[in-house]
Amino acid sequence: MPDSQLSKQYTWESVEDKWYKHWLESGTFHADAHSDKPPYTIVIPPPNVTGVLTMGHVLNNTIQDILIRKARMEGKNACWIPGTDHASIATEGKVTAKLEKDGISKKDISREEFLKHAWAWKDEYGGIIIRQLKKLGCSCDWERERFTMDEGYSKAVLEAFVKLYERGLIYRGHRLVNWCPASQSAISDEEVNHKEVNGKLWHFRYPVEDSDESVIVATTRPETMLGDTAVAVHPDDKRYKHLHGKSVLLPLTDRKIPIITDEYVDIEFGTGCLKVTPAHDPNDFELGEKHALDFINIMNADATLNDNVPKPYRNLSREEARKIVLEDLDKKGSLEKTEEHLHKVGYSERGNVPIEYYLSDQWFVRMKDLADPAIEVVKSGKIKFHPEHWTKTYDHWMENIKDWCISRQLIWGHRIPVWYCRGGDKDQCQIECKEPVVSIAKPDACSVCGSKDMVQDPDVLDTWASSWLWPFGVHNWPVESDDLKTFYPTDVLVTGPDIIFFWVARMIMAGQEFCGDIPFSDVYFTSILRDEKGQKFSKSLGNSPDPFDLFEKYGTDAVRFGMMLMAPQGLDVLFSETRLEVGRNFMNKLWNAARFVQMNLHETELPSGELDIPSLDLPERWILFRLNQTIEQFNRRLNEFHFNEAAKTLYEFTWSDFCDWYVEIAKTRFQSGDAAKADVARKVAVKVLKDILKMLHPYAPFMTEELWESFKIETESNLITTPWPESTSSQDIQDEIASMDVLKEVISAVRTIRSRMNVPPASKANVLVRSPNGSSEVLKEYESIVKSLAKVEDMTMGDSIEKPDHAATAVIRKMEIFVPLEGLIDLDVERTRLTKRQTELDGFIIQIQKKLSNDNFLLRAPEDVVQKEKEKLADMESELERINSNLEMLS
RNA sequence: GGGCGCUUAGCUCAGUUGGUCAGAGCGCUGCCCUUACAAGGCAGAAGUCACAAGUUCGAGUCUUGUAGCGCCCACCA
Repeated sequence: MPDSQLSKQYTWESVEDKWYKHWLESGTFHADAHSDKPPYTIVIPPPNVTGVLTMGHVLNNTIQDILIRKARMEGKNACWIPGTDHASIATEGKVTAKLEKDGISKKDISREEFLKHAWAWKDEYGGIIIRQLKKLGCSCDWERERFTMDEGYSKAVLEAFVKLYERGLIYRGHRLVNWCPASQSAISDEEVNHKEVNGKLWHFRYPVEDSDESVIVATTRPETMLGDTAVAVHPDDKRYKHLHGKSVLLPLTDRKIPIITDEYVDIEFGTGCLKVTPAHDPNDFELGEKHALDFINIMNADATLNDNVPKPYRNLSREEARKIVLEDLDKKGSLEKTEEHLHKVGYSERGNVPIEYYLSDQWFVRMKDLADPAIEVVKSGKIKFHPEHWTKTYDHWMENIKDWCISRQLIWGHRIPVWYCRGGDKDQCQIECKEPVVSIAKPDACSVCGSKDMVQDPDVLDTWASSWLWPFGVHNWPVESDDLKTFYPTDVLVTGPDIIFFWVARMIMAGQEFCGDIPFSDVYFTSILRDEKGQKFSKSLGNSPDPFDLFEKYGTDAVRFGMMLMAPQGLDVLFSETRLEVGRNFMNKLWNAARFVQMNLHETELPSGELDIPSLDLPERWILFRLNQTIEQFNRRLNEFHFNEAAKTLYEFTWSDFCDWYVEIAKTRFQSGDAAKADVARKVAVKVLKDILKMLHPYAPFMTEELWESFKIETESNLITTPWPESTSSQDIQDEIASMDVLKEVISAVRTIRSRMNVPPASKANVLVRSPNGSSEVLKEYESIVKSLAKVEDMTMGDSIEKPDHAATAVIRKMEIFVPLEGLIDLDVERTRLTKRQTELDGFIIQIQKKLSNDNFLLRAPEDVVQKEKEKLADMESELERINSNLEMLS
């Protein structure tokens, strides 16, 4: 029984924290690995430990919370595993920046010291986003919170490395990698963003040796010419046939480099003559390997030029070097011309500086063998993507997968479990001990020379080489445990399509490789959030609103519900704050509907007991039927991951059917003095309201739980663990729905006339209904409802009613509604109204007649479709007839 | 250069397997503080469903093409 009156407006400040605390303390978020209930598991996409909550997180985590709360109410063993990611390169960047602010350079401190600072940073900021997720209402199993550098998790990461190495899927290679000069580390292809840049194409003249001739090459990166080791032309290019086998003299250096031929060269582009810089360009690298060219690395790790270039250029930044190289070439007359040139430049995602292609020793994962089974499970539908079209993107990437560079020249992360011998006889070791030892623990001694001087590889692993194990790493795989058995595989992954390659694809590969099973069966890709101008929300643009400002302004439930309402499946969402008002207004609407119902309850008791539906009156049967329909549709849409449509279904039912119609009807019941009818209306209203609360709870957990408290009976638990509503197999009561529609249409028609004719709301009108052979049965039975909702004084019905002189008319089905208006009637308005409807009907009737006179339609369309058209035509013709006669009377 | 997606009311978008007069929210117009709610109620105006062809008895919905916009992938110096 409600022990306190609800306030006039929903105020969330006190409610949200109260319930979150209560849920937490009562252990409702915790899942037991030994439960009999079927498990339903989600692992959170672990936010960066340095992160703060963004609107993207709000969207993503609300969806997960909806899924997990629904599963919990459905009686499943719902387990949502939270945690954070160490985010190697991002965190290291932040820590480095902070140290620099404090006057400490990363270069000047030891690895151990840096790690100390990094952990301190993690301890200080690592909890922020977790607290924020709690504020959002996320019902995670916080007892299972994990961090990707936890002891057990780290072990899993290293185990995975060792296993892959033993299977021959990991190798060390001296290769050209994407190099971020800002963080001075290798990065993967996926961490490079290509931006279109207005650059220039410079043409240089390289003199041919022992000749007056010269060749002209074109480049967008003049400074790399210092590392050129060849010039390439197409073997069939007639212009250069006579130069095959000759050499050119590289300006600014004293080097002589060969002219080689390769079909890779595009005859059409530029001069058809290509400068080759094998150590600084991926294509040139391949040419270099193919033609056994020299690889001259001309850069330091920070992208300044090194000692492999002539003195004047050493230690210059690449930008300065470009300038000076161009000046010097120009002075020498080697700069032929300069053209404007639009091209793409790769930028480091984290460092936001142009990347270099840099020759270095790195660790790689051979991806092909891992990719094949992962392609298969998506193709076969064992893993389903929502929306489905992302499978194409996935396929394309997987089919063309390249080896994955997983080593990073960073400190914060999982250190690569590889050991090198540094002892013994130096020369012998160079030859004999080249094979490193791969092992989690430090080996006692070198197996070749016996030296105990073993050093660990200084690099750490790419963050994604840890997070790809997340669905089972959280259970300390490979340790066998009940948790791992119960909660792996998980059910659904909710994430953004931007990390489909980084994370989703790799988790699918890891799951199968290490656990022999897919990590999840459904992947829901969230929308990308944009502002009203269509720009992506981003920190650098500063266009992302602070979720907490919004929570405060609209209430967390309203933000959650509003977000879900505006986030269609698979499309970008244009976020606008005014749309959250819809959510807030809805919360308030429901709050007040509940308040109204509560106000009309008996003092001491909530209605209980089953409703005997067949014995109920039409409006009650109707709203319960609509409720059942709504439950059915709501569940179906949620099961299809159509969160916005489910929300809309519930919104419309609650606002339009329940509040606008049923609650208004219930008012007439309460005021009628008929205690039995009032009692039934109370029961029905409470039943409908409670089912609305159940369905809405996953979207708006706080307010629904608060309202539930007012309506739950003793045997019921808190809403969070109350059984989920299921639709009953709905009996066919279409006729009754139609009757209810007639009732509603008559009420609306009278209201329209009143409004159009400016009848003051306070004054009541009389209504006459001409209804041939008892077509107004429903009206008679529910006369009091019509009177009340349409503000009608007297209602006269019969088949021989005469139209009064000054009356406005409406036609509903076979009924003619007359509203006598004495002097109030405006003939022009009346004529316009009727004429408009007349024109509409004319159009429709012609269309239907056309259809019905089409023999093919009659022949081929299903019987019921034809029948429906015929009925439609008859109805419209009869309505038109009545409209026409009423129009005639006006003239 | 490939791939994917979008184009429905002034704005933002729904529209499930083709067949109940094309829907919602915001905005707009009129009336109303009718004791659940003015964050509200009632009523209203507003759309040749981008364009073209095709399949079909029937297309916003399926096929193809065209145009515009957006995203992803790709080594053209």
